[in-house]
Amino acid sequence: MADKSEQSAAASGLPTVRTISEVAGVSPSTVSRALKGDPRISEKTRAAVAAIAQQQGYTPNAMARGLVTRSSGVVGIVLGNLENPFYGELVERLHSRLVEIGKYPMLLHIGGETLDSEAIKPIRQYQMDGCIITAARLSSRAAETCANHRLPMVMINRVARIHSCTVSCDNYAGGMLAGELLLEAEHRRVAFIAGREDTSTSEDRESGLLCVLRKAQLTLAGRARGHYTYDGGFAAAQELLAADPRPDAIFAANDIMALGAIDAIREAGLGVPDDLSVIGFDDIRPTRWHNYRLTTIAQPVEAMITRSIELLSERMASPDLSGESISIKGEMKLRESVRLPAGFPANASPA
Amino acid sequence: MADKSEQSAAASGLPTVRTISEVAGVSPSTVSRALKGDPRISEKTRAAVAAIAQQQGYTPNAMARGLVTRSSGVVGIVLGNLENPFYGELVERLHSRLVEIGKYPMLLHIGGETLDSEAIKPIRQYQMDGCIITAARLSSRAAETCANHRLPMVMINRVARIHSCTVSCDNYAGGMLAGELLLEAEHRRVAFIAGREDTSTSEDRESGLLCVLRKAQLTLAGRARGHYTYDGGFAAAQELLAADPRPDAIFAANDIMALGAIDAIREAGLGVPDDLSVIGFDDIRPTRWHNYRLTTIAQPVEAMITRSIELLSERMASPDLSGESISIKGEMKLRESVRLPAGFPANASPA
DNA sequence: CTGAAAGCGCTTACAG
DNA sequence: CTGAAAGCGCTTACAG
Repeated sequence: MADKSEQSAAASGLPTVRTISEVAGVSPSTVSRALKGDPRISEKTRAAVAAIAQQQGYTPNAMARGLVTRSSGVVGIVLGNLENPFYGELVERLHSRLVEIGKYPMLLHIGGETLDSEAIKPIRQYQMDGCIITAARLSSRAAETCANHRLPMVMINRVARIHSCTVSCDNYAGGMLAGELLLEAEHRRVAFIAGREDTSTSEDRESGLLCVLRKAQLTLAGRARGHYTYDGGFAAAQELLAADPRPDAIFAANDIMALGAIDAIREAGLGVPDDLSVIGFDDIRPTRWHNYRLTTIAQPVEAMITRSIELLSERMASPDLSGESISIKGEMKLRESVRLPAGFPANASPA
Repeated sequence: MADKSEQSAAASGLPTVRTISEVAGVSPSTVSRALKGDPRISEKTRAAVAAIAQQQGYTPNAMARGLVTRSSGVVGIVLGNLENPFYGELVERLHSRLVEIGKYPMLLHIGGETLDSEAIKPIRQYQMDGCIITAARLSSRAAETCANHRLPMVMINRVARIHSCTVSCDNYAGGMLAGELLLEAEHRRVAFIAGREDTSTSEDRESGLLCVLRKAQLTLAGRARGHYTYDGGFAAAQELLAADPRPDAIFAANDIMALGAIDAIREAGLGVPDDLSVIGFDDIRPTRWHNYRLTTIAQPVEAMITRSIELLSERMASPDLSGESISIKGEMKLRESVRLPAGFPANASPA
């Protein structure tokens, strides 16, 4: 059911710049220029070419174009473990913003592991224009390779090893926010559930908390590791609850661990926030589920994505720009998992 | 810090087939053939070429190769709404299986909407080798375009409009499984929470349930729409609970709605499974959270992915193979959200 | 067993 | 304002 207007098509059966040029009676160069709006082409031929291209259903071959322009139009993305809904939300928005700037995302890797040289091979194979990395690190060899190629690269929520840009939530300030809320709620025995030990995000959130506690002459009432998973958070809370005296509040380095902690607390016959307050970090969807109503520090996802795209775009235009680190403040979301002091300031953000 | 072995590189600075050929003292054709293990090349030169390529850090340019072979090595994927963890799990495995067969996934779209011609443009631009679609449909024009191009395409959990392959969970049988369990548990007033109205998955699951009820001379004790979301499930359950007499069991067309339903039931001061049993579909992670322990029909994700990759691979090799539909039975996961009859068969799968 | 030539579908100096 | 030519980095008949 081939359209008869497609008769002079290439071997592939699809119209090419040559097909168009023949129909239009101009050279391929002119077609190419007309299609990209080169000002040197007369409005008349531009319109004619455009019309024919449209009518033939012409779509430029990105590989052929990329081969000569050295810009493939593809941007690599590596995602954290999708068990954490945070990354799902992130990639969804990342995708649309990338498409808006005419780039297409190719999935390089999913899961939090460190990327070796093998994993980043497609970057060179496909001559990617750039790369966005969330929640993963590059092996030093891989990082070096990217640096040598001056690959524009932005890491979200991870500190860059070299040369690249970083956009993150201000984790330290977020940790302070959490600590301050807990103290205002008159908690004195605050415990912390850490994420993966090797991540700066967890460390920074903890440091922020510690700073606030220190100012109040307090120390951590407990600390356990939750590996950034629900099960980890559950187990960590159980461990924390075994202490005597037990903590009266728990700050988890991310929401999903906080959810696990809440379930562990309840399974132990205790109430949230009556017996213990719990606060998380991220503001993922399940945080709003009626059973949890978790108070948390929301990561400014929208802003983080916007900045990431900006940094990336700038560097795709000028690869020699130097690395930049941007940190954006998170926002407290007051829900019901933290016992609130009477007359607490009403800057509470509705769920 | 350029490696001195890279001195004879192309304009891009990267070694090309020509670089290698010069160093090896053979023709580019020979390099090309040696690298892909063409049997006509002597073992000696093959080894020599391989060594040099390795030492130069050579990676073939996929665009150049794709241009001539007409196989880009990229496979498009479109994902459902990532708010539902089911798709996160799916894409994670899909990605690794694709990489295993030497294909790289490019993200075409995320979210359940119908795809128009614009959305699938990258398929042609990048001359994709195939496409995997989950939880979305193509507009008829888009479907026609794909069909005309003989694009190998497999839809997961959606019925194909034309020409393509489909892999799905046996939703009808799954619905029956759910119904049978509920009846064995001596429920007589079973209500259903539908997903999006326009999806065959929800319809089929409902039909399976209805079939079982009918055999037992029963009809649906209630029906509401939950749009496949937590909030939708929550609201739907509230609606269902308002009926008098109220249902004694709820089957939700997916897990995330079932979770919402459980929370609504509890918020109404009722117990699960003491006052109402709840059963879901999918077996997503939060289903195992201690607060829920949701009994559900697990989609056979592993098998579905395996079959999808097979169907796709076959069609990438022989584009003229006809469309095929594969349906795989799901498996009951007995947890604690359904009241069990005394002495219930012990084929219970541990969580 | 290997090489020279042509070509995939574009773009881009270079001419005019 | 437009065209002819060269070339991006590969592969693949076609020769030998």
